[in-house]
Amino acid sequence: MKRVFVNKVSKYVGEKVILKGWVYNSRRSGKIGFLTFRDGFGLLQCIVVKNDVGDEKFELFKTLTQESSVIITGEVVKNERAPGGFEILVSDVELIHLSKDYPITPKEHGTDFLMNNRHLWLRSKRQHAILRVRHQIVKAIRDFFDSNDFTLVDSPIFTPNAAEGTSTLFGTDYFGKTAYLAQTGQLYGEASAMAFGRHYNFGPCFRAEKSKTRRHLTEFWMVEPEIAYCDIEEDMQWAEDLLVHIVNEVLEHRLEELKVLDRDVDLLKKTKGPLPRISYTDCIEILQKDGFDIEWGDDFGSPEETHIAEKYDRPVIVHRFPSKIKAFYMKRDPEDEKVVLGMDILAPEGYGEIVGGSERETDIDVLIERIEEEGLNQDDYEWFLDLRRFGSVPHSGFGMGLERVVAWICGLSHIRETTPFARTMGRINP
RNA sequence: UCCGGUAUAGCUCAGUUGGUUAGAGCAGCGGACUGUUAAUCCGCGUGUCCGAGGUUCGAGUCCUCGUACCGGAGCCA
Repeated sequence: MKRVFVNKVSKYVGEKVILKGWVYNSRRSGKIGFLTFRDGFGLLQCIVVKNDVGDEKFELFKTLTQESSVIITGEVVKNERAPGGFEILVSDVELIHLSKDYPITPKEHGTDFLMNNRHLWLRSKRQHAILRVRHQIVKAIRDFFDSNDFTLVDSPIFTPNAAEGTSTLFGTDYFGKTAYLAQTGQLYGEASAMAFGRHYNFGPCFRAEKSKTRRHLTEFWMVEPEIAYCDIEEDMQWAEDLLVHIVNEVLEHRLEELKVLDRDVDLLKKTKGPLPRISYTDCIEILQKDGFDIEWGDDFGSPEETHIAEKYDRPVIVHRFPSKIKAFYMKRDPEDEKVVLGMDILAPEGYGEIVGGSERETDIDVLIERIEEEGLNQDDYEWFLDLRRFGSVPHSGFGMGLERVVAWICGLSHIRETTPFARTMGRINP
């Protein structure tokens, strides 16, 4: 007899198989029982008939509780009445472990309670679907860069200095010195791009911002490509191609999961290139015309960002921001010194900024000046300045926040469900 | 950090103008039922009313402080 996984049972119709997993739910109607079985690959209805399994096994079945672990033996049959179209006619049930008082019942729960039980919540259908979409997105990202000859070069997590100011960094004791957890791999990415031409890094980032919103985590994953001999226009194109590829891959492989999440797939299907591009200056005009109290030079707040994004049915690229509101390493536009060659991509439906990128400043004097302006210590950036001393070339890159992309694609109301164990301002457990 | 809200059974919540004995559904346990989809039906139990102080003859209810959580803002991916 063969041990099979739930997602493959359709290949074994008429055969007797073994399934190893857990009880998702069980119901009884006299001498026939319905056990919804889960093995991590999917859910499957198992039929336990008293006359088939015998009195002893039927009594055992009656004692099974939610999330007890079981090994089921039975015949795979096709049946329209079963969710998914297939079910198991059980001939034997073996109890591995009896679960007592599983806290998450098949009824409503509050988010705080569920987050306290996150280690168990992961087993539920909805969380399972979200994390499978996340997995698909990660795979799509890696495949995209791999097929375009990018080399994965990891950036360090312990860093001695800040990339963009120190207020948002977590400090740790590093043998008597202060080390910070990386908030971005950006600066190291530039070194890698000069070594490998096309590079990306993909790992966790840490921000100590006291942000308590549905869009913020203190620990999140960011993918950051950096490309040598690349200007801002090409940079936008790379970001667009990556986004479109991610959406296509999820639509191709995870429709079932999107259905579980009740996601409006038609909205996602609109994410096709070319994505609209609009300058910061044009955004300000639109915002002023629509009654927002905003002046050229101000950064967008959340309402402004949402207003711009709502003008489009797909992600929109906003470019050329005032240099004052952007990071020191962004290159100034030679055609207009007041703005930098930076870009953000705003997701539709109010999901906010999912990508931020730029062409990088190559002029070492401008960089030194900007480092001073930001109040940063030049000594910490000498290695970074070396990249402008030895074979400096025009280069660009961007960062894409994985969790925000997952939230948008899944249509979630809060980012905390996009990651297995969310770290937010108020939570570090479980 | 600022603004607003909430805190009552294992879970989700109700609880009137302050009134004497604290309520429901679900989960759990027992029973009925051979096609259930969060099954249904019958029976059974459960409380530091978030904490401390105050007002009052009397506080789950009103006041003060604290704590936790939720929503929003700022900041950002």
